[in-house]
Amino acid sequence: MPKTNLCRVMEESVDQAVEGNAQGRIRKANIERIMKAAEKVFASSGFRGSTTAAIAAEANLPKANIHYYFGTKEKLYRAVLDDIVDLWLSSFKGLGENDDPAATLSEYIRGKMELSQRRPEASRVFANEIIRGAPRINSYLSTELKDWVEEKSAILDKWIEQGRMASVDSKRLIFHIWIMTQTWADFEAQWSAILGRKNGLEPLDFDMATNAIITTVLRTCGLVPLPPRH
Amino acid sequence: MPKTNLCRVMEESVDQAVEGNAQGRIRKANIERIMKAAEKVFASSGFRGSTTAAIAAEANLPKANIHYYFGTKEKLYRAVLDDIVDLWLSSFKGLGENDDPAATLSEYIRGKMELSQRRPEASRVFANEIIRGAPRINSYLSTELKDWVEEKSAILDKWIEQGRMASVDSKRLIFHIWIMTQTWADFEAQWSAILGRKNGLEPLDFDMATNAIITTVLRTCGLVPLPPRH
DNA sequence: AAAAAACTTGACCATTTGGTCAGATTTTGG
DNA sequence: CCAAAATCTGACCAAATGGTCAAGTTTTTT
Repeated sequence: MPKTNLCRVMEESVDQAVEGNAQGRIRKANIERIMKAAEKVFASSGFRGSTTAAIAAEANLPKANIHYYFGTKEKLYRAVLDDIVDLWLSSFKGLGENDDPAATLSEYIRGKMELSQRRPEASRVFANEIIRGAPRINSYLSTELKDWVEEKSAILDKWIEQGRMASVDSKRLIFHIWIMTQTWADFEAQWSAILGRKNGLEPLDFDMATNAIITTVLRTCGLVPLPPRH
Repeated sequence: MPKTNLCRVMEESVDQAVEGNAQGRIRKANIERIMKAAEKVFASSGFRGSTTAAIAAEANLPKANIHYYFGTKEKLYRAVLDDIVDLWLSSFKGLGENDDPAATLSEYIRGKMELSQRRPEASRVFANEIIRGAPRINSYLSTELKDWVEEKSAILDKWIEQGRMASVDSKRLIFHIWIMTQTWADFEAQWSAILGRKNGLEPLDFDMATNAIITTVLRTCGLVPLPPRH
């Protein structure tokens, strides 16, 4: 009864975060394996450029097996996207709980950079979807993510109001923090070519980028003394 | 003699900037028309996702006509990419001629933002290529662009040395200026969804972004007084 | 105006690729 | 241990797509 199975996969991917559903061992392991392979392939070839055959090869499984678990390439792609959206949302929780502006912002930037370093493929799949016009995640962008931004920019605005940081355009600041951090995953090819890293960016590169971004943001917010000159 | 024609197209696309080569009127007009259509389609569907049929439809020409002028989809794509690289390089000239750090940086940012606003599709095609790992433009990145960055970051470093601006990581600053400006083209779908712009970003949005970026960069470089607080 | 060159295009083809399926094998529940 | 459920997979198929071509039409050249 393949159809039934299919549906189950989809439903579970939705409330996957809820808990270890009553998936069989084999099912669970294979789904994870396939999604991992798919994320990699989608990141490097885009949706249309990725073939189910290539995903199957990456996962070391016959192609029919991919279709057994996910039905269509589109459904597999959406499952991968959903997974990434969850990851994003969880990384968003952070900002604003700590009450110290400088520490809060620094910590948030560090968290985002760690994500870029740890899951660059996820970032690229997401970036690709947005460049294409975000046809599949528009509702997520204009509801959850929009709300999150409004909530967090309100916190920044409050801090500004209270004179605890300099006046800034809080929403654009958030946007710019996002892309400065994500670009180190998305555009790694460009930065490593320019920096002459023949084997991709090194951990040190991520550290330097993190420091540069924190410096930029804290100075923008007037949270560090006027930068010294020679 | 289609083959011969093909070669000619390719050569001319290379030294296209040189001048109005001895192309026939019809040829010139059609090539321009096809490339314009192709840029749009490639931007919204990526290389693999774009079909020559879709490009033909966008250009209002029969598909065979596209192949008559460009031979293969790959060659058409490279022609479009080359064009974009030229555009990029020309936008790079600017930085550093003016001798005032604040004015120079502001002007550079304004120029980049204008490009994002005027040619968003070009930016997206380029971004897409880089996310995919830049297979076709690696040599450009690691030669011309690398040299440009080294030259310009040296200017910034000199200014820092002379105490004319605060100490910053000059290369990362350049990288971050690039992405902050380009993201307003590349990720337009995301920003407009979050900002609740149902019909895409408006001119005012670009102005606000420009100001936000200039503020960030000048504060980072200590080129404006310590930002005031309430 | 006639020949040559350039351009146009409908019809066609080979390959790629997403997806199906039926029969075989393995795992699981009782 | 056995039947039912789940999993596996090679072989296949239909549709989409990049690319070709030959027979025309238009433009340019002389």
